[in-house]
Amino acid sequence: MNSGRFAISVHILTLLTFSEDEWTPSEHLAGSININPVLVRKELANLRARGLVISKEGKAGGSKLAKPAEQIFMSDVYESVRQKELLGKAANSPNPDCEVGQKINEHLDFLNDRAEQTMIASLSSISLRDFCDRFV
Amino acid sequence: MNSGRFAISVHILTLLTFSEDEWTPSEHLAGSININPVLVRKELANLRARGLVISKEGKAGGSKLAKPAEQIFMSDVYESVRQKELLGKAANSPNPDCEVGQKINEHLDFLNDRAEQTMIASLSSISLRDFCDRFV
DNA sequence: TTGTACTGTAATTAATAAAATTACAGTAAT
DNA sequence: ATTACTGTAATTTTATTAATTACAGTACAA
Repeated sequence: MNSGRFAISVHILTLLTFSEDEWTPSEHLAGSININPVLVRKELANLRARGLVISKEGKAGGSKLAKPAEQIFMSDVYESVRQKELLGKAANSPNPDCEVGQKINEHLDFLNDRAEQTMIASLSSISLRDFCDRFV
Repeated sequence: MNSGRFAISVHILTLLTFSEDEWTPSEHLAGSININPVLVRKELANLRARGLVISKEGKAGGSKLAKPAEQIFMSDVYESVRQKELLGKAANSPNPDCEVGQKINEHLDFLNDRAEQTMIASLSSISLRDFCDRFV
């Protein structure tokens, strides 16, 4: 599904919360997460597109939160990372000669949407601040 | 995450619902789903372990639902397929010299558990019968 | 105005995971 | 005994993900 990208994004945002007001370079973030800085920069690009972080280029550049941690929710992170169906989709298209095969994907999408909506609702009740408060 | 296994299992169960009382061979299921029969048999093994289907070996063998479709819920299917964290986990272990890195996984587990619980609750309100009724 | 420390992104390669295939032993009906 | 299945292990192929390399662009600061 979205493999480890959600974890990476939350990790990034957590680090940025703890160094509020500073421009944190991606190299530093990558060091704590223990992944390649290019991957961090890709996730930062997503988070930026969602308005969750801002970045500054050039020397002494880096990233910081675009708004207070109270106003960022885990559902925002999920949505910045979302790509594939939550419950997964069949790799092959089902046999169109089969009555069930014809329609199954449409009905699976319904399940997916429903499951995802509930999950997003549950994540939307946890702010980045709430999450970071768990560290103390 | 669980890739396409949820979709495959739901597809299997749907086909078995529509051919209730017959022993359906895995070859037939694989044909409609358009995947390899060995994969179907692996999923059947999971569904069997969860008590959702029963199988019969030998000639004229195959599989059928272990109980009425009214008593099988999408949450059961999810649980039979569940393996990895819903939201995914970092591939590498975070830097233990970093205060955030040390504890992040524990806190991510909390998010995962919470999200997964809500999602399971939502899937538990849809029975296999409900799902199959959508085909008519 | 040049060096340095960053970002941003494309392209490639390496590692990992998933799916398909092959193979074959076991079972039950006929 | 033959046929039509299940069950599962082992291997190969394919797809996905992560890491690496490479380099152009930007901003600060000496």
